[in-house]
Amino acid sequence: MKSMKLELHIKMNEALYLRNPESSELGKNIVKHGIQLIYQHGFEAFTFKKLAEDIGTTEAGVYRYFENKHKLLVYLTAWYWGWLEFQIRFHTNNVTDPELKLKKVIELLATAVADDDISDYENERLLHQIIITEGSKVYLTRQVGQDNKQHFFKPYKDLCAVIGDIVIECNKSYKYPKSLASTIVEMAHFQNFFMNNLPSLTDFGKSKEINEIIAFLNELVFSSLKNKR
Amino acid sequence: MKSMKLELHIKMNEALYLRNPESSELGKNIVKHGIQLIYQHGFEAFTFKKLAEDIGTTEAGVYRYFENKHKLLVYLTAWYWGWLEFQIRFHTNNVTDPELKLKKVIELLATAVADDDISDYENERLLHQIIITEGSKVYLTRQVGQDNKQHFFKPYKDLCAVIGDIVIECNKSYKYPKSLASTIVEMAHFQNFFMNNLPSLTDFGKSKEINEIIAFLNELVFSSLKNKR
DNA sequence: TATTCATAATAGTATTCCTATCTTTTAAAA
DNA sequence: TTTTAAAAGATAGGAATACTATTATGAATA
Repeated sequence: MKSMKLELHIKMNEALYLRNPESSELGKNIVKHGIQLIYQHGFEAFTFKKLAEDIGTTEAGVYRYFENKHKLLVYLTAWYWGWLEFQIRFHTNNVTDPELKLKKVIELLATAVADDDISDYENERLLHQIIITEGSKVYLTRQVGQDNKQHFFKPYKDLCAVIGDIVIECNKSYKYPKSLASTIVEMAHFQNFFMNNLPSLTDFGKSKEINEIIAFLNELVFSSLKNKR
Repeated sequence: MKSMKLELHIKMNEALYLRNPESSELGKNIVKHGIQLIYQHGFEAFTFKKLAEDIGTTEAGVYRYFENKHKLLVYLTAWYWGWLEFQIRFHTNNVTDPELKLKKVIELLATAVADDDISDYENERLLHQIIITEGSKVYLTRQVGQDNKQHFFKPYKDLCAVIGDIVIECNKSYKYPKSLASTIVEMAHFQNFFMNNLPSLTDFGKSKEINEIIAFLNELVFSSLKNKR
C-alpha cells in the first residue's frame, strides 16, 4: 500500500521562469521530463527541442516557460537546495545535540535519496544525481554576479548558512563556519562524483560506499571542530 | 633587466590534439590567444570563430589543431596541472619536513601566480584563473569515463597522488589521503571563486585575502592529520 | 625537380538557440 | 449560455555555433 503523499511546496524565485511551471500540466511536464532528459544525456547534450519532442509539444512551447536551458537548470538546483533545506530542518527538528545535528546534515547531503513506501522520491533521486554532476555549472559562469544579484542562488546560500550556524553551535570559537559549510556541501557531492568516475581521486574507489564518504567528512569536520588551540 | 627564461617543457598527451600546437607559430597562437579569450569571455561564450578572428586565421585553421573547444580546455588544464606539479616538486625539493611540504603545497595551490623579474608568468596567471572557473567542467561531463580511459586527466590525478603521498608522510595511519588531497585541490579553487563571486559562502568575503584561504585549509588539514584516536 | 606539408580561402551543412505569428482549445467570467 | 481571455499547438524562420570538405598557395624536404 502506498500512503498518502503530502505535497511539499517550495516557493520559487519568480525571476527564474517566464511562466510558472507549477501552474499547468505542460509546465509540470517540462520540469519532470527535463529532469529525466538531463539525467540521461547530461546538460550539454540536453536541448529544448529534445525536451519538446519528449513531451509532445514544440520548442516554442518550452520557451514560453523558461528563457533558456541554463535558467531551467538554475530552477532545478534552486528547487533541490530548498527541498534539501526542508529535509534537514525536518530531520534535525527534534535533535538538540549540535554534533548529532551536523552528522545528520552530512548524512543527508551525501546520501542518494531512496524511494520508500512513504512517498515517491524518484524525481528527487534523479535530481540528486543531476546536482552532483551539473550543480556547480549554475554558478561557474561569467554571469554569476548578475545571477546572484537576482537571488538565483539564495536557496544554496541559505542552506550553507543553516549548516554554518550548526557549526557555530558545535564550537563557538571556530573561525571558518561558512567556508567549512560550503566545503561540506561541495565535497559531499564531489567525492561522490570522483568515487564513481575518477576513483583514484578518493579512498572509496573499490567499495563505492557512500558510508565511507560520510565517515571521511565526519572525520574531517569534527577533527577541525574539536581541535583546541 | 629581464633574466633568461628557462623554457620548461611539459609533455602532453597526444590524444588531446590533432596537430601539436607546440610545433608551429599558429599552434602557439591558438593556445596563447585561446587562454586570453577564455579568460576574457568565459568558456561558454568562447568559440573557435572568435579565436580565429583574434589570431587572424580561419575557423578551419583552428580545427586543424583541436577537435573542438572542449578538447582545447582539457589540453589547457592538463598543461596547468603538469606545470603545477612541477612547481610543487621544485619548491618542496629541499624540504624534508612533510608538514612544511604540505603547507607549501597549499600555498602554491591557493596563490595566484605572480609576474616576477625572473620569468613572465602572465599566461600562467590567466590559466590559474581559468582553472578556478572552468577547471571542473572538463570532467563534469557525460564523457568522463571515455576521457579518463584516454588518460586526459592523468596530470590532475598525478598531482593529487603526489599530495596524497605527502599526507601519508605526515601521518602514516591517516585513512583518507586521496580524498583529502582532492579536497585540498578543489577547495583551494572553490573557496577562491566563492570569495570573489558568492562571498557569503566563505569567511573571507570582506578581506578577500588569499592568505585566509590558506589559513582555513591549513587548519582543516592539520586538525585532521593530528587528530589521534 | 617533385613532393609533402602547413596554411589560407572559401563554401557549405546540421544543429542549436531563440523569436514571431497565427490558430485552436480550454476554462473562467459575465 | 455566451463572451472573452489565456494557454497551448502549429509553423516558419533567422542568427549563431559547431563543424566538414575542397581547393589553392607557398615553403620546406627528399
